[in-house]
Amino acid sequence: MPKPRTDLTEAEWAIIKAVWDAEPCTAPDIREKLHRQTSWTYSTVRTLMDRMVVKDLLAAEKVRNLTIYRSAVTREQAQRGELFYALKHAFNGALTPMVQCLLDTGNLSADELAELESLIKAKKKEAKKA
Amino acid sequence: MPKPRTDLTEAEWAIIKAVWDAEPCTAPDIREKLHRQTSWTYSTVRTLMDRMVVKDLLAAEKVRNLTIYRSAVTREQAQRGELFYALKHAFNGALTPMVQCLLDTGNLSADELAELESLIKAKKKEAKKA
DNA sequence: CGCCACGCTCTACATTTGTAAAGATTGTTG
DNA sequence: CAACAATCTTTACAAATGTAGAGCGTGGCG
Repeated sequence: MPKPRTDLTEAEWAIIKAVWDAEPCTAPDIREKLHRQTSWTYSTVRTLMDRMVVKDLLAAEKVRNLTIYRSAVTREQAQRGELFYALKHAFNGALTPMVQCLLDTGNLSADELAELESLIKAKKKEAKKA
Repeated sequence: MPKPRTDLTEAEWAIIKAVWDAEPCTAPDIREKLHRQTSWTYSTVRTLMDRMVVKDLLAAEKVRNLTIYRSAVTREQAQRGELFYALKHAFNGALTPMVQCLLDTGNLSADELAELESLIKAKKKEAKKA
């Protein structure tokens, strides 16, 4: 297990999502993809990406005069990191209250509720087997 | 609705949890309560708390020579803020994958699963009624 | 061959966050 | 009143984050 030591800022989320969608990619690619939402300059995007390389969120490789970036954490790792941050700090690690809060605040449709229910059923079955 | 514009750092979580437990309270009180976990100095605690007042996370009131602090957001608001941060950024607002991730990663006991299931059942009933 | 577009490197600067020391106040107690 | 202890105020400073400009190289086009 490496370090799922993940906890991204808003800017970092924007970047890494774009990278997941486009990797391998260059900084200009990402600038382009985010252009609608952020209108960041090349410099900004580049700085953010380079800092993310230092943090091992992205990996960079030089090819000739180009710098090619790839993600260094999977979407799942990053998601878990964020979720656990919330779980740990806001809910002291207690899962049930967290789900409770989700249910109370999100306006879930009946369909969604049903979906969640079957997720749990599936999980139960799985647990039994193991 | 005020501004549930909440997104706390680790340090801020530590402080506000202590405040929820002790309010109304003073900075030395909080320093004391956190003493085990953090060994922050009075100055540190005080600075953090004052900054949180500026952000409307805490409220301060001067009584004589003392400064009395209270929380300005409820635990529920803060929890929701954190949860929504994760939901929005990590899961693009999609609830089901978020719960999925929770189920996949947390090692839930059979009891916990059952509890979640009944939470959902309750929610369904409630939705039907409304 | 000279120029241009594109991407690169370096540097900069304001704001926020983490952490704290130094010194001013003041209520209390001998 | 003098000394103390508990608080407060002010100031500081380093690291992280957000945002970007200025100038450099180079490969391709006219």
